[in-house]
Amino acid sequence: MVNEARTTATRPAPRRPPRRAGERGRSARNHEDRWTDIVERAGAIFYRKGYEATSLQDIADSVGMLKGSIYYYIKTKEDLLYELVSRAQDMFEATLEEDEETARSPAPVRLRAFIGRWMALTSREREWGLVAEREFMRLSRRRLRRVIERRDELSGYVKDIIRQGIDEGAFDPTTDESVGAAAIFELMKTSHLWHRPSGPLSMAELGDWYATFAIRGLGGPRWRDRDPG
Amino acid sequence: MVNEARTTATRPAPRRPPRRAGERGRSARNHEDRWTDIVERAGAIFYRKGYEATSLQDIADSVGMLKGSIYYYIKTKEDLLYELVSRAQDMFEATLEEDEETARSPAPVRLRAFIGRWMALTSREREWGLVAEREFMRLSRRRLRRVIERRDELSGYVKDIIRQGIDEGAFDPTTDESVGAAAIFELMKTSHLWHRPSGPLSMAELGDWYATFAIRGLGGPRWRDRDPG
Amino acid sequence: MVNEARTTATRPAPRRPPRRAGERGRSARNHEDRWTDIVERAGAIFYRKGYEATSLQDIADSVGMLKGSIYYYIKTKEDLLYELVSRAQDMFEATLEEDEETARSPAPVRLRAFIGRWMALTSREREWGLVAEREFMRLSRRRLRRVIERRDELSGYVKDIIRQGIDEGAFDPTTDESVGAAAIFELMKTSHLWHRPSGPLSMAELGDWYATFAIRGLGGPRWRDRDPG
Amino acid sequence: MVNEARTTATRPAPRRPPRRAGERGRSARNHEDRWTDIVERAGAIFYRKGYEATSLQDIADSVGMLKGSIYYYIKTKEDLLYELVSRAQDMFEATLEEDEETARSPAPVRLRAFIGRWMALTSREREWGLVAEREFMRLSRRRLRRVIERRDELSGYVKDIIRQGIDEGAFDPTTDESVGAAAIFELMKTSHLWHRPSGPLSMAELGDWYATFAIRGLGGPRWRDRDPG
DNA sequence: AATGAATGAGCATTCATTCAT
DNA sequence: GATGAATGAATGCTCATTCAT
Repeated sequence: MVNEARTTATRPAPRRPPRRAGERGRSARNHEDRWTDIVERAGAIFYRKGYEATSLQDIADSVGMLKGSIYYYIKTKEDLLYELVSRAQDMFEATLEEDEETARSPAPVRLRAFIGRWMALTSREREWGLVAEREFMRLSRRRLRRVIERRDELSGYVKDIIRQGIDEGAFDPTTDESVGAAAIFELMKTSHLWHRPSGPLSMAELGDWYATFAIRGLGGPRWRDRDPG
Repeated sequence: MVNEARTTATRPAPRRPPRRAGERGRSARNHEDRWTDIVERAGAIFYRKGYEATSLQDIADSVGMLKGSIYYYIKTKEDLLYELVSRAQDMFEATLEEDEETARSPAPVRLRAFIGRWMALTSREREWGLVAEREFMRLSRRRLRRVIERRDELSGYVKDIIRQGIDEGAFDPTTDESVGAAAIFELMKTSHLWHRPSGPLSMAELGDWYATFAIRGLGGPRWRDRDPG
Repeated sequence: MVNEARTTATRPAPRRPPRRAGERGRSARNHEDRWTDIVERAGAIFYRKGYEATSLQDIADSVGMLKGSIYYYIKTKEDLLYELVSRAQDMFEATLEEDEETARSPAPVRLRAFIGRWMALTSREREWGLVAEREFMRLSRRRLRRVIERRDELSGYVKDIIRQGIDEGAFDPTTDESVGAAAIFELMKTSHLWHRPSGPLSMAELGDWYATFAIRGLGGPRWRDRDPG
Repeated sequence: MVNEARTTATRPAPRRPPRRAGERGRSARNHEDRWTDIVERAGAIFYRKGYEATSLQDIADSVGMLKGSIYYYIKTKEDLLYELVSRAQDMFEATLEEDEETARSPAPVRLRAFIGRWMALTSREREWGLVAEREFMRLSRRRLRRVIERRDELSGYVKDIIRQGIDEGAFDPTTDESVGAAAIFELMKTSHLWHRPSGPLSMAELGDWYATFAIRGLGGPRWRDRDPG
């Protein structure tokens, strides 16, 4: 497992209430729920219109709140984006967790399993991922740095698998793992932009196809036999 | 070549001065040049800051003009995006042109050649492509439709190659050409976001790697031999 | 003493809980203390940032309370300013009280003594005075009237001394008492804005200098060649 | 003379027009006039309501412009305050200029002349001075520094006169020039707050009284005769 | 062709105030 | 007494767009 408790971005706790432990009953939940509601609705609108083109009015309308009221939960609009990106990253990181058997398997198996887990994320979750991907550069320096670190962790996981595959003789040893990992993420990240559930392939099938494509593409299982030109 | 008449978007002809006959020549060139300058600079800024986050002031500053003056060349800000997207598509379409020998080659060869031609586009041109990709939804319905048509043409070209490959027995016959084409475009489109000329691979080498990856991934040339992963 | 009944502004009694008889004592003290704390902290911030630029959030933060909770003590933000101004005026009025011997002394002596008492007010108290001076115009008509009345009383005291001095032949008889009084207050009011305890003069010394300056300036003790008291 | 060409704050020239010399006919004048109009009206409102309490809407209404239009002339609201303060300082500095005869005169004469010149500033100009005095702390660090430098120059001029007076034996040698200068400025700065043209003294007469008060107060002309209390 | 000035709608953000608990 | 959540009006500021010159 890669990341355990870095959970969602430090939710901008409503200004200073020194809440004593045990006291967090009903209203704490309410607060949390409201906050989550706001973030999710913001995410949906960011996905549709883009971060810059989305106004706090849009979000407030969607939540059923007044524009100004949202500032009880945030300090700036950017907070919404950051929270969203963080939540997306939390979920992506959850896909890094593999059961013991898989962890002991050869690289192609692990890769296929990983792609499967990723593609199993709900469409909503993958929307957030796309927002994160498209807009994360709008974040402030400090936050940007943190976000990039976590992205690196993610791609690090795939790089590790590729390296393992090379060591096992399953993948083309001339492969640059960074490039390979980038390629695999590109495949997965945008698919739901054009994927239609009514189309010929389900998400799971698509994931399977990606896995096959990537595993073959990396030269496995038998890149050695012949020249692939 | 694929598309000639549809070239660059109907540039909104400068509005006020009803040009008298014979007056062309020099100043027409100037106009055209200025317009191209504006579009290219807009493109560079859109790439950096995003379409919505870019103000006409930014662009005017970059061109060395006053904000209001730009309206001699456009009717709305969207015109700039449309022009940019159109020019990007013109260039992408240029990559569809293959010499006669290649045209007669087997699918893997044609695919590799195509990827090579695409990756040979300058970094600046690929920047525009990314802007187009990220922002084209901001266009008006009518224009959006036209842009999407052209995108489909592009992916149609790759689908054709994949179909040919399947027919020739070079690619896995279970491949869905749409998915395959989408995968290939995804690979190519974002690479310059992380590619560093100072890194281990040149763009050409990266293109070559992509070609190998995609050709292998599609099951060719030897998908038949054995079971993949 | 000059004013007793008019003391601190009619503090807007806490609104909701209709206090039951007998319940006073402890909690009444607490209330009063809290209220004083709030006013003093508000004063400190008003001094630093100005009345308009200070938010109730600032004050609440400083008191360690939630913004909304302050409304248990006030009805509007203006209440804070009024209370502060009133307290400042209470303290200034306290400087009008002279012991019997001084009261029987010639004008220059009384004036020097008064300036001495004023300058002996703590720096914090003089801060409030400055806030009062700078911001009292923000008060509502009714309150403004009351505040101005009390100011007039203060300057009335100094005018009386000047008049006495003229009658005694100690001050220049062409002096307009209003102008003279205004001049003396101007001197005293702003001094702590630039006065540094680490500087060459203590507040007491500065007060002494002011007294000499004013007494001489008013033509005494020797505008006619005589010794000043 | 003290300061020759540091004139009004660098007027935020409307964005980038690279105006060629000689070209500044009609519209340059218009621009300048408009800008001056805005600044003066802003000043009048700042005087009445205070800087923080004044909204750009207030100013725009007074000028007869839309709120947003004012931003053609400024970048932030603070620009208005800075310009105003700078113009006030320009005018104050103009009072430092004395004719040759006065320059050669003894300190009391020079001081009286200076106070006279200062008090001769129009009421409007002295309003600005008060705004400057009350609000200059709201300026940004950089600007604040510049403003304070210029204030120091001003008080430096009076300090010099006091020092001269001490050397000439006209003023009490125990006087701290800083304190003396501060006292004199305090006197002059606030007088128009309570001065009524309909009252017993004209501004010129008031100035004369101040001069007498200050000169006597500083121990001149004959502080030496005897001990001043 | 380009400028300079203005417009007006919209935006993120702040803040005094309210009120049910 | 105090909290936590919300309100709604206002604020400073931005920006695409217009237009007379």
